Amino acid sequence: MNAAEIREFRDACSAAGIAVTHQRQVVWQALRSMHGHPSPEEIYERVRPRIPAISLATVYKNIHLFIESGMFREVSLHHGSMRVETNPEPHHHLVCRVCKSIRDIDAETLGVAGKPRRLPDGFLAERYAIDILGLCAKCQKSM
Amino acid sequence: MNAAEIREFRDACSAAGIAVTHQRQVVWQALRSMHGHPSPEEIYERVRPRIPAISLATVYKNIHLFIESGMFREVSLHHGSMRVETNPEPHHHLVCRVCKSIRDIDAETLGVAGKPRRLPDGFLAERYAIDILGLCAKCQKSM
DNA sequence: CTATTAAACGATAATAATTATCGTTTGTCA
DNA sequence: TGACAAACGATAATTATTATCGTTTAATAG
Repeated sequence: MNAAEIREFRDACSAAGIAVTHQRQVVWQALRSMHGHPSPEEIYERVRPRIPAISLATVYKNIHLFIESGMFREVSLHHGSMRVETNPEPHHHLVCRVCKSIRDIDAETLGVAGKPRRLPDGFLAERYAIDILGLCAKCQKSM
Repeated sequence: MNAAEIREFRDACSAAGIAVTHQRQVVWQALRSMHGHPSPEEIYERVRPRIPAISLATVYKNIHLFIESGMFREVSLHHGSMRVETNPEPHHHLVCRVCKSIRDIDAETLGVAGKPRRLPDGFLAERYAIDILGLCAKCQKSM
């Protein structure tokens, strides 16, 4: 890791109000060097060669801190447990990042239908699922 | 449940090639009567007053069958485990419904940016997360 | 209408992912 | 440099889900 990256990491930690530790830095760097959408286990395996004694729990704790402080994002805000869609109408979701509530918004109201011009790698699109991430009215008030 | 609903359920079962059982019918009806995005536990609690001896495993099995056969949908196709986004560029996802792979597609290429005109209930939108659901090239070939 | 058979069921064990606990170690800041 | 909160590692606990297996039931051929 070069000096600029170290500085960036330290700045991000102080902005987030968290300590600069060796483990945290190595997890952060691992994420920086990875592509795609790694799971905590995969990140753990990536970090272990550098810190063989690190605990998986530490990896989880740091990932959560990174996400809370906006240094990284989660792929899905609602991956905790299976949910079944009961609304048969075409619609999308308003997802509150604080209380995790999900409200339906019908596709018409949203007005962002437009089909993509073309999809790379021969991907065959069947439908869109749009999550609008933000704050619900209640969580805006309590801030 | 009225006659038309029963007929619809039986037709859906025969189209899916699954048996019409009492438990299955009650789970289906429960889903029909619920709003929002219930979890398997919530569906189970809804069904229990009608079939006190039903097993949670039966509820899970039937939900899966309903989803496989297209009678209902899941809210999120990738809720299995946490994934961290490593791509810092604005982008969306091509999600294959068969192999569950996730490919990034940058927002520009997709070309469906358009902000919504207005959001109901005072929801404050911060960003969009768009999943394009369909079949990747590999899974198209193997069908 | 009944016998056959595969599918479905209920109970529950097993697994996977994640979180909590707790004693020890380490940054941070006065 | 010392005090103290934060972070760490080990691991127990929890939660969500899936697998197993013996029993029951629906589908259907006769």
